[in-house]
Parts: sequence; C-alpha cells; structure tokens
Amino acid sequence: MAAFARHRRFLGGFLCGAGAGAVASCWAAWRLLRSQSQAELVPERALPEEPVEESLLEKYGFPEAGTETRCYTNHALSYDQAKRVPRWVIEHISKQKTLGNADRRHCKFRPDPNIPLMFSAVNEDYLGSGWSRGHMAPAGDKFSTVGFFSFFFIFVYQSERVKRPLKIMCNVPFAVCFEVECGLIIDAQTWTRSYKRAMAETFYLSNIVPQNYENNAGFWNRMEMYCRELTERFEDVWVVSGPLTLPQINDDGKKSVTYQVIGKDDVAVPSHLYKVILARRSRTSTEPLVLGAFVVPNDPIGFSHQLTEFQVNIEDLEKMSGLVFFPQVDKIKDVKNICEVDTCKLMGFKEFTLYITARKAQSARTLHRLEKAMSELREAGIEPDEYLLKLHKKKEEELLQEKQVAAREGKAG
DNA sequence: CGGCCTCTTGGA
DNA sequence: TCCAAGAGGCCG
Repeated sequence: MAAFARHRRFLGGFLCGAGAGAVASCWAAWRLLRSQSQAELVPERALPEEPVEESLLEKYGFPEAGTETRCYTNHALSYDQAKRVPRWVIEHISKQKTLGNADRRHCKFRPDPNIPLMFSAVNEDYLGSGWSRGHMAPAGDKFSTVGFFSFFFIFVYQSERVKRPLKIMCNVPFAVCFEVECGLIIDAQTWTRSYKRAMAETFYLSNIVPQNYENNAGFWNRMEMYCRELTERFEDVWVVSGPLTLPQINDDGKKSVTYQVIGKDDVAVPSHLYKVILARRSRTSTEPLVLGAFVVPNDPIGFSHQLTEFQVNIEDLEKMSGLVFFPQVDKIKDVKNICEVDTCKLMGFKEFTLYITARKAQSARTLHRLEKAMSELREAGIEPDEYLLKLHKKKEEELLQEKQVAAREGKAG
C-alpha cells in the first residue's frame, strides 16, 4: 500500500482499458502456467509398488533441455541452449501499447542473466560476424507485453508536483495488475521502472538471432510494422517469431541441414525466420480469429516481393519447427486466413522511405542532418508529403532557435 | 523503424 | 586507469 499512500491525491479510480474480464482471464492463464511450471519442476515420484528399475532410472535425474517457457515483462520465450538462440518468442500487441515512446538509445544488447553462461550468446559472438542482432520480440512495439502476464489501464492521478490531473496509460506486469484489482494503485515511478525493464529485456540475447542486415532493417522491419498496423483493425494481436534451420537439397539430390555458427559460442545462423500472427477483432466479437504463418529467408528481400509470397500453411510451419502454435485454438474451425480478411500488404518503397525520412528528420540534432535527410529523399525521386513538410518546417524553426540560443550563450560565456 | 560505430564523460 | 553509460554520428 506504500505506493498508494504516496499518492493520496489520487482522483477517482481508474478507467480499466481492458475491462474486468481481462483481469479474470489473465489470472486464469497465470494459474494455468504456474501449475504447468510446477508440474515440470516436480517430477512424479515413483510409487512404492512401482518397479525398482523405474525409481533407479530417475534416481539421478533426467536430462534438462532448458526449453521451459521463460516469462519477461514484455514477452515470453523458449530458448535453444545448443543454438544459443530462441526457439520461439511470443508477444501481444494492441493499439494502446503501440503508442509508447520507446528510446532504444538507453538500451544495450547483453547476455540474458537468466540463461546459464555456458549456454548463452555474448555480444562478441555477433560483432564482426557479418550478421546483425535481430530482435524477435521487437523493441519498437513500445509497450508490447505478453497478454497472460499483464494488461494496461488508464488511471487518473494528481502527482505532488503537477496541479493538473494527468491521464496516464499504463502497462504493468501481471503481478502489479493483480494488486490493482485489490485496490492498489501503482505510481508513475513504478510504471516507468517496469517499462524500462520491459524494454531492456527485449535486448537480452535470448530474444536475438543472427539476421541479415538488410533483411532486418528492410523486409522484416516492414513485417513488424504490419503487425503494429494490425492493431488499428484488431483489438488484440499475438505474434510468435523465431528462427529456422531448414534442409536444403544438395547437388546429389540428398537433403541436409547445414548452418553457419558464429563467435566462440557457435551461435547458429538461421536459414529462415518465421512469424505466426493471430488477431482478434475484439473481445466481444463473434467473428473468427485470423491467422497467418510466414517463413522468410534470412536474406535481403526487396520491395518487389509481397508478403503473401512467404505465407505457408500453419501445419507446414509446425512440421518444420517442431512447434504447435496457439494449441488452444482450433486452426481449422475457429480461424480465417489473415490474407483473405486483411491486406497482408507491407509498406511500399515510397511509403517506407517517407517514413524513415520522417524519423530521421524527427531525430535530427543539426540543420545539416535535417537538410541531408530531405535531400536524400528527393534524390530517391520522392517528394515529401504534407506530414513531412510540416515536420520539416517545425524542426527547422526549432533547430534555428537552438542555434541562436547557443550563439547568444557562447557570446555571454 | 531496424541496426552499426565512435567519442565523451564520470564514477569506482 | 578502466569500464559503463550516454550522446551523437553513420547507414538501409
């Protein structure tokens, strides 16, 4: 209750963004997962009447694969201790969650402290390897959070320093969410801490695979953007991503799996990456879920290629990966093809370049950088749209003013 | 948005 | 003196 006490001027409850049903359902899911993990942790003891051989068999323990589901603030994953990459990473996205202002600069790739060092990748494995560190649960999903373990809500409170009531959109770990249900209101500081932790956790190398640079910044990036865009038309979007090392046909017609390994830890370079997208129109809608599975080569993929070219049957992906995705969903009866219901269209060259230029203009610290971004756009044969023109004008004024202030201070000092 | 790198800074 | 964090540069 300490957090509540610090904010006595709390103004009248919170507007539950997800509704009480979400609390109930995520509580149930949490219990389910907890009981499962307990079952894993405590193997069944051999009963006295069972054969002696059986208890001897398990006397010193069974091998451990380390593939158990690992839950983080913002995502969950299963790790491959041999390949030093995740087997799968799941995340949940919604409209509100994409509205955060993530700042990647405060984040650093680092080994996952929860993974035993002998099975962990380190940054040195990737650096100079020719492969980039590709996020599976993207950092750019801002508030992205595994639905089971969290929900978000809006609460109105008045802090000590701000006179005006503030509406704050929160995304908190489930544990905190449950406390909220019990009447505890978390403060902004707690929220900021959990948000920062969530962001930092996506930079753990347990969430990273060696990925082709152009693919990461290009096609895969645009796929992630499409997933975020889906939240404009679907209330809930679940995404599972991971690496694949698929067989290739040799010259002699035989098939074999070969993959490069990098660094002293032999981190496996995937031949392909997959994404499974499941989306629900709304909590109350009776409309079927939409599902799509995609397998993308770990190579540069240009703008001439469409997303639909990489769509596969979910069953085929399950065979390739050895995973069953969304096992609670009847993927024949309850589901429609995402590309029939939605667009499955990624940003085109012009749209994408405009977007990137706008980001560059936004983050420009000098007039030179700003103008360079604009001229590069024109060199690419693209005219700035209305949004970018406005942004450019605003930014130009800002930087000019900064420059003048700096000049004045320079003279004064 | 996705990455890479270097240089500065400040604390142990 | 060294290392970590931060700021800012570059690219697609």
